[in-house]
Amino acid sequence: MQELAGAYQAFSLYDAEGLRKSGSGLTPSQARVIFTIGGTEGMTCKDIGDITLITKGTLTGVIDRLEEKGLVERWSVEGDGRKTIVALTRRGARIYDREFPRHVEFLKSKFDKLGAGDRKQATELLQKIRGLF
Amino acid sequence: MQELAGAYQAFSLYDAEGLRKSGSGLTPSQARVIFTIGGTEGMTCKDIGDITLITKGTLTGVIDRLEEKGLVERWSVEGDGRKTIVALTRRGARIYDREFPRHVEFLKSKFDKLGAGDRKQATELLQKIRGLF
DNA sequence: GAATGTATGTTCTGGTAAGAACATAAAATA
DNA sequence: TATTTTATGTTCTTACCAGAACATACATTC
Repeated sequence: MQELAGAYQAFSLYDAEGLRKSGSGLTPSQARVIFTIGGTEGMTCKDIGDITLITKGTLTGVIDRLEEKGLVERWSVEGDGRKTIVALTRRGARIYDREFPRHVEFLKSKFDKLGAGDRKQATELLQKIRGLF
Repeated sequence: MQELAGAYQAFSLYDAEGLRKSGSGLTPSQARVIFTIGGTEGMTCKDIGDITLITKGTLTGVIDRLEEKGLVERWSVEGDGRKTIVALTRRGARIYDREFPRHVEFLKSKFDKLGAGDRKQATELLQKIRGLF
C-alpha cells in the first residue's frame, strides 16, 4: 500500500524526466492526451478522459494549453451539440510521430528489465488491485 | 505500466474518499504528514519528506495549512539552525489518535480481500518496480 | 410535446505537485 | 581561518488535480 505509492511515484518521476529531456515541452498530462488522440481522427473529451484518467474539469485546462501551443484543435460535433472533438493539428501530429515511439521505447527499456514472468504477474496483480476499489 | 497508474489512481481516490467522509477535514497529503509524525516527539521537514515522498517545496505549504488549523507546530533546532522540527499539537494528537487507526482499518479492509499470497507477491513486485527507476 | 432527467463540457475553488531560485547555516577543505 | 561545498527550508512559478456548481443539449417519460 506504501509500496504502490512508491512504485507509482518512481515511475512517474522517470516518465516526467524523459519528457522533460526530450525537449518536446510536453508535460506528462499533455503527453498522455497527445499520445491518446494520435493516430485517430479526433476524440471527444469524454473518451479522452476515460482513457487518460484525467477528470473532465482538469482536462479542459490541459487541452486549453495544448490548443494555445497549436498542437490540437477543437470543434463541436454536428448532431450532438454537447460533444467536442479534439484532434491533433499538423504540428501536433509531427510531435506525436516523433515523441510517441521515442517515449514508449524510453519506458519499455526499463520495464523490460523486469522479465516476462514478473511483467505478466505485475499486470494481473495491478488489475486485481484496481478492481478492489 | 498503464496498469500501475490505474491501480494507484483507484487506490488514491478511495483513500481520499475515506478521509473526506471521516469529517476530519484532512486532505490526503495533510493526513500523510499527521500519520507520519504521530507518535513521535516531532520530526524535521527533511525526514517527513523522505517518508511521505512529498518534495520540500510542497511540504512547506502542507505544513503551513496544518499549522493554521492548529494541528502542528514548528520550532527550530538548537544546535543546527537549518533544521525545523514539526510536531503535533494536543489537538493534532487527538486527530491522530482518532483518525489513524480508523483510516488504516478502512484501507486494510480492502487490501485484505486480496489474499495473503497476492499481497506478498504484490509487495515484492512493486518493490522491484520501484527499484527499476 | 412539456416536464423531468441524464450527458457533456466549462468554470471556479482549494490544495497539491515538481522544479528552480533563493537565503541561511553547517561542514569540508585549501 | 577564509573559501568553498553541502544541507535545510522557504518562496515563486507553472501546471495539475478532484469536486462542485454551472450551462447547454440531448433523452425519457408521461
